[in-house]
Amino acid sequence: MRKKESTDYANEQSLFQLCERNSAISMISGRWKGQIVYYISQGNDRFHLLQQKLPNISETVLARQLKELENHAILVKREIPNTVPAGIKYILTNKGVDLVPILDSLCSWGKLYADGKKIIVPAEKRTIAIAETEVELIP
Amino acid sequence: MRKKESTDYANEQSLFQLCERNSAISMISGRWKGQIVYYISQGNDRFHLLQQKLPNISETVLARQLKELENHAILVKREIPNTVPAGIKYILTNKGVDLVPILDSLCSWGKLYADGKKIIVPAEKRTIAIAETEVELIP
DNA sequence: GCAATAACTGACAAAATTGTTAGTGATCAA
DNA sequence: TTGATCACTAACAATTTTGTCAGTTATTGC
Repeated sequence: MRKKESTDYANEQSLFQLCERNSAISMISGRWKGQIVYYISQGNDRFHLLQQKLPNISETVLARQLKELENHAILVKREIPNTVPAGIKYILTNKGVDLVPILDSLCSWGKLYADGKKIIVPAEKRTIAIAETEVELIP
Repeated sequence: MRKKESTDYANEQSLFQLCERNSAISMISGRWKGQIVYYISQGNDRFHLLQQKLPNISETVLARQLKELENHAILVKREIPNTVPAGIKYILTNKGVDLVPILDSLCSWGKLYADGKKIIVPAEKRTIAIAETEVELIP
């Protein structure tokens, strides 16, 4: 559990207060969270389906990540009626659904540069007298 | 330093391989990273300016976060000529610049729900015989 | 009666991240 | 010559995250 007297905790809280960017990042910063949200959005909405998709995750860890996503209201658990043993479905809330395209854009961003897009340092802004370049040079 | 034989490391690598979403998330998952990228994008491009903006960060930690962002090619360091003691500027690369609007959208997403947007569970998709509802009931 | 299934929880260990302390070098200003 | 500034680094401690192991509940099928 979190130590509320630690410097780390205080720093985290002050960043959360400063801007929602920081709490948003922390909500998606678990080892498996982005992938879990993605898989649920694709219809893999059962515990055992997620385990199949993520063969290296342990039950304990999967349960923990799901619980954290639930605490952040990104998903909810629903019992499936008339199933035995009682089945549970994980459903993205509107908040979770809204997150999916943002994760997608993070994905494309990462992919673009992983696939070899050149890293450059954008030219520094200068005040250039554009007018001069626009003079037509008619011979 | 990272232990290359740990389960955690192996899991991380397999997620990175599965989808760039996961490496992208890990690139922005430091305690201060999102805020640092934002401040640099706003022109706070010097070490001491970042320290002013983030009064609770220690020099060591700031240097470490900057180094990690540099390792991920989100920013580069540049010496400022003719400064004494030698000044260093932090400049976002094109990769870093492209990240900024994604961080902004994470920010708006967080803010929307922090500001009280209701959390709902979207209605489940059903196959509904729409035709029936479209019958006009003329008395 | 025994195993299997689904979906967990608690306690603990391993590893990773974050924070702290002390020190670096070069130069200028008092 | 002492102190200040800038931008760090190494070594270590505190805290947090991740992973492991064992156990739980309730029901069905063999």
